Amino acid sequence: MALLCASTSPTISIPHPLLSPLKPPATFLCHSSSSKTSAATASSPTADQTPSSSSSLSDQLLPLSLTLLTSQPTSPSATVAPPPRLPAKPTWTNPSKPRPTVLALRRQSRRPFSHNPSLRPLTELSRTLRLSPDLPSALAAAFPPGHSPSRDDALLLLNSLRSWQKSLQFLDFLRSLPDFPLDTIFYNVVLKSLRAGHQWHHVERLAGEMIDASVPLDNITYSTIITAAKRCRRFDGALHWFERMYRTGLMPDEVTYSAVLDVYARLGRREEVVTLYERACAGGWRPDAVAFSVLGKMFGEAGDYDGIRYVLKEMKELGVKPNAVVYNTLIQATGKAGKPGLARSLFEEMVAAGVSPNEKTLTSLIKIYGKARWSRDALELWERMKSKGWPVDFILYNTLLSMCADLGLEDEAEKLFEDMRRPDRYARPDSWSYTAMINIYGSGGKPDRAVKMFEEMLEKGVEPNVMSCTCLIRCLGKAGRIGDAVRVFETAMERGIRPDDRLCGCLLSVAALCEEGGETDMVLGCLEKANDRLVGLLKMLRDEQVGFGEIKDEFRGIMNEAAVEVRRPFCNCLIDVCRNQGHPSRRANELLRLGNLYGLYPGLHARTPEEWSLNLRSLSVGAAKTAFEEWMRSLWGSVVEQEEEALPLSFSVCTGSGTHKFSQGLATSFTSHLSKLAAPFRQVDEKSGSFVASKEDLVLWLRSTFSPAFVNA
DNA sequence: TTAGGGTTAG
Repeated sequence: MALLCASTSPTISIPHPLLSPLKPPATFLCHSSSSKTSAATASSPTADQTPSSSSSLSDQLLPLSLTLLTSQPTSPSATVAPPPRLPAKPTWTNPSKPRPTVLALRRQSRRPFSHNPSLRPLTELSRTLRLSPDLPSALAAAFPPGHSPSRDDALLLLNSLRSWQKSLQFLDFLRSLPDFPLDTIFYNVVLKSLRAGHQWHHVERLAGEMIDASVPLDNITYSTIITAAKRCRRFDGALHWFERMYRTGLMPDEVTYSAVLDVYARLGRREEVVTLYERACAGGWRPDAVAFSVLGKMFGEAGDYDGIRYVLKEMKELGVKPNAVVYNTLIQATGKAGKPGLARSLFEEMVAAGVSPNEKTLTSLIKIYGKARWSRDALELWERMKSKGWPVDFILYNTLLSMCADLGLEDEAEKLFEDMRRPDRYARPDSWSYTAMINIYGSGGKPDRAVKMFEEMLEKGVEPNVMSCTCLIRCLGKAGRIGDAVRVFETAMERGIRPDDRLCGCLLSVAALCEEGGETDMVLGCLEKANDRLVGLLKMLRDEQVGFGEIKDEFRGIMNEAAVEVRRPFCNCLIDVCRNQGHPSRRANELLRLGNLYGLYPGLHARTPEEWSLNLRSLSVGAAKTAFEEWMRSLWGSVVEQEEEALPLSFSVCTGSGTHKFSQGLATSFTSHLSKLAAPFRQVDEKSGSFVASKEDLVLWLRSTFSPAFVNA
């Protein structure tokens, strides 16, 4: 995304109607140029239509956002969660002038579909053409010289081809006919077909041909091009064509406009979206459900709760009734913004308004309830779905199963899974369903059941994926069945499953659990096939002679290659392996230092005047012990250096209670570690996973535990 | 489906 953003912010120099108007209504910013604008033509913009300075679209829109759209100037370059300029309604400063607009208020009209009396033979021909392996020959046979198809017949046939290659061939055929009226509509149909085939290169080429042949591009052309670019993730291309539209003097209508709002939203350019939205509203546009869906999704992705409330308020004020898509988008958005309560009340509002929830609504809600650990709400919703006969599909079933896996709801998961296995169900268990079941048994310490699930999956011909193998390997590793875990890995390799970073992290964690010697070597043998660099780093860590600088370089290289979400688990597991496999004792500390250096453990330490605390919630057991030891060592340093006065009266450690029913519980391991050390931390009664010690007790303990020289060790 | 925009899973 970062790359995309960089490549889509080129300096754009366009005569944007907001700034250098091509049309009379947009004269408010360029008072002196109003007499020249009428001379502007669509195809040859003159020099004085170009903005005086080269700047990006966002820069060009900034003056507008400052003067018209908000009372609070915001930085145009803000890229991190800019607050939406919410209730600031556009104020029109000069009501005597017509409101400038950024979009045509009337949607482009379409020609009514003409009914063809000879539809039947045409239907047969369209089928023949659709199935023909050689379309040019089939067309030559169907339309010999002198028997060209009528315009409407050609359009109908073109529409029915369902293949972008054939659409292009059909277009070539029409071009070869003498005097065939090849107008914008034909190109639009082919563009749509290319879009379905994700053929961005051909889309741009064909649009270029339209320009060369002087076939006018209309709103439908532009919106098809822009959505094709989106589908191919060429957001730069989408913006390029949108800007070209203005350059040639064509005003977007609401369809093109909301397509572009979505482009800006997907680029995370929320400032532009809000500006463009408010700008169009000021010009008299009444946004519809699609526009609100785009805005709602964008605010949800940004976790912006105020933004979501703004969308709801705008819809209410403008009297736009949300449809199912808008509700779905907003429910999902509120979930992403961490507001499960609002998601639930939106859902109730939806049902009360008579809008039927569909599979997507229910999938989003179940996911939200699961994440919020609202098992009661989730199960009640499931009962309600069944009693109301709301639509269910396999994605919803799998989401329910995953929720059960996350919340440890084994019985409920088994019922759901049995339901899916019923022969009359179209929602048959797939690899996701089996993975969820393996996960449930794995977390519940039932490796035999998990293995049975895996075997059943293979028997039923359901191809395992990397996630199902990872879950089973983790489960077997935890149960100490290393040989079985290795066999599952080998099965995965034989079936052509490509190991990903999560599987590597899983193997690392299994390696940490192994007994030194043969078992570890077996697991590392697997890991070497998946990520030999990690195994290389482990060898370096084991070697006394390797210096910290070398470790640091290799660590950084590996983390840069790894997906962001696995970097901390990698570091945790590496520390565990070092502690459990007899590596030089300083290695765990070096790794923790590197993890801190590269920001893998944000918020590990916190200080208030009254209390210093250590937050171990995202650490593995080994990493937590290492972090605790380092902390104690640094506190001992303060004592030795006679800086005791600077210490607070209280110290706390937080491991988290592990809300997961089956979680191994860092709290448990850490409690026994503390008692082994005879450290004076005591569990706080009302808060499990929270430990405190007084300064007095801690200093006493430090003095009895460490020698004065230890701090320099 | 019938020339154009927005919504579901580790």
